[in-house]
Amino acid sequence: MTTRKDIAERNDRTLLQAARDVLAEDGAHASVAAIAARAGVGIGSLYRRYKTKEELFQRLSVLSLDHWNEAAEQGLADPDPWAGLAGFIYGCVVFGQGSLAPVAGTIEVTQEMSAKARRGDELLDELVQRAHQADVLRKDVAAVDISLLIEQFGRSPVVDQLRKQGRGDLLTAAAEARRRLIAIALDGLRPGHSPLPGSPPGEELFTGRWSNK
Amino acid sequence: MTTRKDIAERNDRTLLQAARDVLAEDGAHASVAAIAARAGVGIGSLYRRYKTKEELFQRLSVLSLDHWNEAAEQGLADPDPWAGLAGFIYGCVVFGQGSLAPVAGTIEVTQEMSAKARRGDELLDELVQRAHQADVLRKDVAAVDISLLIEQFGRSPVVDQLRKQGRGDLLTAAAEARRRLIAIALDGLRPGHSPLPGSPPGEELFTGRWSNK
DNA sequence: TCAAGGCGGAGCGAATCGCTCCGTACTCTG
DNA sequence: CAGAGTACGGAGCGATTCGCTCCGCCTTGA
Repeated sequence: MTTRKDIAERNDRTLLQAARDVLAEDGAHASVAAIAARAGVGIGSLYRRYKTKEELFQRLSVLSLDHWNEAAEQGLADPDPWAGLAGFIYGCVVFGQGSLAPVAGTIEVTQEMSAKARRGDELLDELVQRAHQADVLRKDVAAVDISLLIEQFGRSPVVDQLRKQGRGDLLTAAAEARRRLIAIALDGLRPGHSPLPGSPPGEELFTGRWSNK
Repeated sequence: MTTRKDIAERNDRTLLQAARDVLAEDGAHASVAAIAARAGVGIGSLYRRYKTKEELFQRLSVLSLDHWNEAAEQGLADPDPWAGLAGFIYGCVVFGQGSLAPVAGTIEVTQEMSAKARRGDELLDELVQRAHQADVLRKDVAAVDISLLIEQFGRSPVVDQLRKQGRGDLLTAAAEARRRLIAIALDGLRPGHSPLPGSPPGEELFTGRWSNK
């Protein structure tokens, strides 16, 4: 009922959303001023809610972990093992789960965060194990592969860059292509494929100029 | 024969290699000092070879485009359309083609660069068209999808972050998992898959909290 | 032994960072 | 309607880091 409270809550949401977006575009270099500007609020308002930049990022991190766990539980609730796993992966990816990678290591990990991360690992293990037992997931794909896939697809350098440059015309096309890519990767997780026929070629290809160790 | 020249050339190579690595880890925030330190040379030596930071990045960009085109030509030379395309993709990915995305838009694009990029697009089109005609590539995958895939896999936030933190123990495991992921994605490009059975779920999943437009 | 020049890094001005503080304007109550 | 209370935006602080220059050192070749 109190209009004040509502506005405050909405501002808090747009703030976190802006933080995630700017983080995706600018990486670890993301500045507080840029986040506030993106959210359309003054710097002072940001600092009234979060004492420091680190506190904002920690809150964002907790939110991300919460989303992971909720998505995993929602996936486990699905009677279809594959639909559950795919839904979890897709949900994490479109959430932008990989956006926080650049700040990993720059913020202090609270015990709340590590506890939630541990629970997230357990849930993912369960999802993977269930999919394996139902034979709807390649046997040579482990939980760590799913984690990496989510992290890898959790942000798109091209899309982020286009958004940063304000190229709205190319953006929708790129976002659509990205969605296709995710679908392809998800499809590649299913069993029944021949064991990687002819691909990939060895790493020694084209690496004469760079050392890729 | 002249030892001086040899050392200079080798230093130039390590410099570009270091620039690419630091760029992958630090993004657009990568500093000249960090690049020089990574290469094991002084800042003065870097600035003797490249007048400005932009010139270094432009050189790196040209090198990246050259690699793309060489890999594409090498792929076209392969009589097997699929092996040629897969080899091209894999070569570009392990090269770290996506590392330059953060600086795209921050450096001036020379006509040399745009010409090479244009030629690269043509070569990729040819590779894709050949694969389509031989029916070794999903019909619903276009050239732009391949581009995006290379950009998406061209750098791994997790691997880069681990390298930055010096976690050598986890690094090899993550790099190996990444390689598996690439193989899965390549496999997903092949035809004969059922048209994305049951996956992915709609984007409206889990997006109640964030607007993902 | 000595001239020459590639080398590393201290240090410059400028820009940007995270963060504080205060004048302004809006909201709610009596 | 008046006035107290409060949330807001943004100028500006010191500190840090940036790209880049300049100079003394030290290896190199004759």
